[in-house]
Amino acid sequence: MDVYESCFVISETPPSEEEMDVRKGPWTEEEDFTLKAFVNIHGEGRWSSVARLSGLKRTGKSCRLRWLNYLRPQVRRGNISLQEQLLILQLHSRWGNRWSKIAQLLPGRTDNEIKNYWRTRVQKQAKQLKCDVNSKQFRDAMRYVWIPRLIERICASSESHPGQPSTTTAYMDRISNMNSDQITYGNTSGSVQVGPSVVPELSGTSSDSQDAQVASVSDLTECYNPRHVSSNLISFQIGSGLSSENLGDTWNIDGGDSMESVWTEENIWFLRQQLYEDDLN
DNA sequence: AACCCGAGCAACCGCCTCATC
DNA sequence: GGATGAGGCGGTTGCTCGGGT
Repeated sequence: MDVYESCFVISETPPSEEEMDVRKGPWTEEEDFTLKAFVNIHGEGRWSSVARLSGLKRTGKSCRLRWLNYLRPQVRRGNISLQEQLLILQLHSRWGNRWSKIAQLLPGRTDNEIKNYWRTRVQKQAKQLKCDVNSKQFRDAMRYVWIPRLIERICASSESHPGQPSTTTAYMDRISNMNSDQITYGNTSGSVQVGPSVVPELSGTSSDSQDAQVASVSDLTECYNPRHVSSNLISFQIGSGLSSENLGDTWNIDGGDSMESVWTEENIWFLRQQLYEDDLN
């Protein structure tokens, strides 16, 4: 018995995972309650011990996963906001499928959730564009169409709250600064920076600005609107072989509920630190 | 009403790394 | 230095649910 286990009063040696019939599949409310209560009392520790000592017929891994992805109080549930989508796209273009690393910069989001988002939403876009998600064509489409479009919508969203001091605006300022020294899009040889400076003109009365506040993330209903096409996009379309017709039909951007409060100075600073450290490595 | 299909998501699996013995 | 176990991570699977026919 190790130190962690010795903290508990145990009348007899608990069965190992092999000895008990291990449960699999969806967790019941009762199991959730048991695990939550156990972790709340004893804290996160040795998951294999948690599994044994809590009486749950689950593996340590299963307990850990359930706690981290679902029961943890910090877990945010619900739609992925525009800001989060933008960050996921940016960080994925930088780090690839490093889901846990990306998740560290999205407060309350789990690597599993981000991975699912990528697989269901982003890969769907690639499929609709009939290109591989790892292809240059798709990466370019992401950099020159999707990300600028997201930025546009985030800006539109913050402009629709003129009276409110928006942390989104602050975030976009920071991203703008970051673009100059940290985040670039494109090949290493000829990178293209994408930030508010290349965001297409906003149509103040556009329904977009309304949508951006409340749109649900679950559907990809809002089609790309050609009247917002930026010069970058035009040159991209000419160069990439993707027709505007093609893009106009398929390039959609989710809405999402607001998470502006997440973009605290602290988080933005942390993000910059992470990106800076990553550059050094 | 029944069936089919795809999207979304929770959970599992297998591999890797790291710590401990 | 090798063996072993635990934790972490990314890939994959399979279930549920809603929409379409």
